[in-house]
Amino acid sequence: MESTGPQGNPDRPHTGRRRNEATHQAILDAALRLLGESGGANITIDAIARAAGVGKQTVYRWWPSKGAVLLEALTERSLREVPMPDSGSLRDDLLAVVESTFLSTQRNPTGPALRSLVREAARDPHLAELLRTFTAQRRTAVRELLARGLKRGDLPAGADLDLMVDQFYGVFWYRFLLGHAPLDKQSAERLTDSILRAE
Amino acid sequence: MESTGPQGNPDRPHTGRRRNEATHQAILDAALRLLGESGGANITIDAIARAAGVGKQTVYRWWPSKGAVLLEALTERSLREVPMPDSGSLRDDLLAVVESTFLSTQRNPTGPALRSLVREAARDPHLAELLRTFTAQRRTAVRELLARGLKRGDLPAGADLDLMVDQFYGVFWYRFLLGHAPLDKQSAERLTDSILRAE
Amino acid sequence: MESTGPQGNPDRPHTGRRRNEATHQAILDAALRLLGESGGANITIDAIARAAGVGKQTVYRWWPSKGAVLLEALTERSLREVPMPDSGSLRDDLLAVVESTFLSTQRNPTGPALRSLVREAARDPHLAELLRTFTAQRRTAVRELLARGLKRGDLPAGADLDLMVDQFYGVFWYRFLLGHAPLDKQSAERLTDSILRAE
Amino acid sequence: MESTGPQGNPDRPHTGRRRNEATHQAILDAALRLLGESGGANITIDAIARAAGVGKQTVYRWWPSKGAVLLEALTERSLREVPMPDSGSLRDDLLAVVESTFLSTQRNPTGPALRSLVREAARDPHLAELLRTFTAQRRTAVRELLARGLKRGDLPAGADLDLMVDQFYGVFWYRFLLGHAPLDKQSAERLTDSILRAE
DNA sequence: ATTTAATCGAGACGGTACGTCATGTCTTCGG
DNA sequence: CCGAAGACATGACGTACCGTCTCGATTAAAT
Repeated sequence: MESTGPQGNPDRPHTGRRRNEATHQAILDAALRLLGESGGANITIDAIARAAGVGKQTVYRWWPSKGAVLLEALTERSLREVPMPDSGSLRDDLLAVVESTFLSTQRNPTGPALRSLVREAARDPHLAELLRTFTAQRRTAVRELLARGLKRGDLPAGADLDLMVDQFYGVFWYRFLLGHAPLDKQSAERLTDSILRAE
Repeated sequence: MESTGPQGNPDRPHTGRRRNEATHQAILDAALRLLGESGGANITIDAIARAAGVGKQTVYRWWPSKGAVLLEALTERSLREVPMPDSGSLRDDLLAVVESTFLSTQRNPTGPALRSLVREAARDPHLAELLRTFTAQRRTAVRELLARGLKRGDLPAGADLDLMVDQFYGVFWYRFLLGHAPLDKQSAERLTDSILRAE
Repeated sequence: MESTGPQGNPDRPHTGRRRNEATHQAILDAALRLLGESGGANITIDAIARAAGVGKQTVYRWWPSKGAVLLEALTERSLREVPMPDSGSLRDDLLAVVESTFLSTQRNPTGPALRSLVREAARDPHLAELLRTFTAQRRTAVRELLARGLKRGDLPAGADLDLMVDQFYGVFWYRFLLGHAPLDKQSAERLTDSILRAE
Repeated sequence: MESTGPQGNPDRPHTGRRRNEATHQAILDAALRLLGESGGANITIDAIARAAGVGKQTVYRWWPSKGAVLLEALTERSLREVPMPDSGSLRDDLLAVVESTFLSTQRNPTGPALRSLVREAARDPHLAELLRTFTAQRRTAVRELLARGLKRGDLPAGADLDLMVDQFYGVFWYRFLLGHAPLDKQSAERLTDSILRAE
């Protein structure tokens, strides 16, 4: 999720000019802005570099692929917004996650940017892998939320937590990417109750 | 879903050489083969044409976009395999659909080809639209299956059929594309029961 | 000296769209214009293509290197102007060649273009080879001019024709590229007489 | 021709570390080695710095351009070898210069290095100017050699000394750079006699 | 049988983006 | 201050595909 540029030889402290953090941020800012603005259009490295007032090489130096830039841009800024609550009530916790996940896509630039990100991942194996890691983290977090509920007895003993997690994220992504059904408060509530009722 | 080439002037019966069906099939064959073989690599129109021993223009003459070729190739061959049964038992019907959908991805070249198709759809708006239509048809079919169950009283009156459909296809695509969980008989059964229990 | 694009299989007459001659000429025109205008600045393939209203690939399709374009542009247009006369008088013939060679560099865009060409040849081995061939042809032509004089008895029997040729072209290029001495009518006459007197 | 780095404030004796002569030499050595070894390939500042075990900035601190390094490298080592004799015999003197000039190109790394130098000069205006100055010095030296002969009456009164000089260096560079004729003892003698005979 | 027109394989064309390379300037740190 | 290491903005490079277009040859219905 983080830019992973050149690693100096650990034996030698470091030599040469250090990474310019302002440049780093300018690139992420530009990437996020373009992700949000691009109405489906492709985002080119050239465009990011130009928008950031940066040379292309500087982008390539620090990120292995265009997708890695986009993903870091998104996670740094927009995807922090999903909390992982622990209120004591399973339904409240799950609903909070589902609802904030659903509603985060309504905001700019998160929604369009996320869509662009998935589009990029489709042709960038590197980004695909990063995205896989990112979603796995989310699944794990929700699974733990459910596990707490199971421990408290809010779920039947044999509940298939993985399936519950996938029902949440499956419906989310399916609807988000196809856009055939809304991702609003009401549908969040319905989905939450459906998942809890199923087990 | 079908190739929709030039339409002659309806006032005039027809003149000129007719479409070569062998060529048509050769293109679809080549497209499907490449879809299945491409381990993530991009599929170019050039490559399809060359593999089919055909000029690029011949492809463009009959399909509006690369994606249309790929989608027709897939639907002609591989995606026929999902039945829409009507046995009288809601669970049996739904399970049959879920199971055949899950298992169809285990076969070659359906699985890899479907993955490639989605990848292509991510950057081809035309194909994305076709894929949206295709998935809508599937959703409608499954919804009708559920509606029959509702009518028979196998589901509670207020059941949210659309959500049930999306839980099925959401989980399916989510797992299919990320590959973090199996799509086998057992998971089909669990998903089916979970969906039916939820309402 | 000529663009040597793809050669079709000689067994097969030809297939596919033919080379667009207008495009061909547009590229040569643009190249010559840029050669003449560039006051020492580098000429890029991009610039030639843009000036010709042509895609870069079209340039690369027909010429193996940037230099080949430039050389063909020059030879097609400017370097034709040096005649190889045969008047019966050795001095008249040689003087005509020396003078027209000297004066051709005073014209636009020949002079600047020729200088740019040599500059490009210094870093483009391909062009260097082409230039070597071009100069060899010129040397051969002048050598034959001198050989005719030798046959007529206008030169002593043991005259070193190759040295005479090199004295001409050596002085020409040396002065042309360094620019420390003029290349005018008077210096042409002096050089001619000096060469003839030497043998 | 000499490295002309920062000039300390003359009011103050000197402060800080002095220029490291070993580094200076290492850069010149590396430059000369690369000049000789590069079979036509470009020489980059990076390459010189790396070969000398030196930072790029150290090179830029002491020389205004890549060409200046190369020229200093060559003049420090290889180009000293051409003497400007004064034996009293015009032919002997001129022959000595011509011969030593010709033969110096047979040695390593002088020949290849000189060729590389000219190649670099073609795209480095700075080096081109330095080279112009260098060649002008050579021309002046030879011209003075000839002027002595003229004074002694070894040449006719109206002899065009500049032309004679250019015939020497013109033939030399022309043959050296094109490589179509040898630069050996015999051709040195022929050229010398031809030049002297011409006036 | 001739005309007419659409098909076919082949491939040239104007574009856009790619990822790499070299340039010359700048910054950082240890000596 | 000096020297190494290396980040930085710039801009050209040659390649890959895109979707359109043009070619000559082929094929088949309409005349």
